[in-house]
Amino acid sequence: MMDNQLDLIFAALADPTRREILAMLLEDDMAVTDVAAPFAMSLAAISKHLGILAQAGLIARERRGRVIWCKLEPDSLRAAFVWMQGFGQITLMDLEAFELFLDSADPQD
Amino acid sequence: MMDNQLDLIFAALADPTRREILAMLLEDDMAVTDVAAPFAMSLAAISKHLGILAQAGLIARERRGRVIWCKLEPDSLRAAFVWMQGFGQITLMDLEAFELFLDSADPQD
DNA sequence: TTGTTATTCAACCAAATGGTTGACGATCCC
DNA sequence: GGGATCGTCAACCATTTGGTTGAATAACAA
Repeated sequence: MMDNQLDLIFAALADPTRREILAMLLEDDMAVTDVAAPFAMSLAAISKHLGILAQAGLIARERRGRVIWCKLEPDSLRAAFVWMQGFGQITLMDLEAFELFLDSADPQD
Repeated sequence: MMDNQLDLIFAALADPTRREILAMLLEDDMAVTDVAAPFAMSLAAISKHLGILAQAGLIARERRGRVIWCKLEPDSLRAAFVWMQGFGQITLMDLEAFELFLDSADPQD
């Protein structure tokens, strides 16, 4: 996949589980076990997802004692964000799009 | 992959060939054959890429005679764009990010 | 009609992805 | 030390992805 940063970022964002993890981390930093809790899949699977997010630079992980804390690293989203801005026709804060977003990306709560 | 629109859009954007196609179409509408020309891969492969972009709603294809014209459909990027805006820390037009973008996504010209 | 150009379809292939389970390494607590 | 907890690693599996080639379809041109 040529593995430039943009590839990694978009690929990471293409999975709904990973987007939901990002949304959770947006609220607060979390331990891996707590990230995994709401998902119907193994801890190992979540650990892999976190690895993919980390490699894309979207999150950082830091061990503190037994617990590994995950936190959002939103700077890395900028590259992708700016790439999209190239498509000039996009008007920011388009309300229609925002509704589409709420509709389709709606997290569990 | 659960196939909601956001999945399709981000997955479509995760491939450098497809991003380059989008960048080309940003300049002007193009026939499939002309889209394929600069790439070192078969026409069939490009046709598949165009199919993926179309399914994500990022482009539209319209047959006119023998030729199928591809054109950008930038509205569909909005959903993804807005999703990213959720990560509030992102400041628009961050120059550092823009340079990163130029660096890593640099199209042919 | 016959041929040429434009594009897709179908079958195939290797590699990547997203999941599983079970073993392992670290850390804390007693 | 011994045991529980936190997280990753390794091996495996099914499915998807990104490419190939060759045949099929569609539209024009002679």
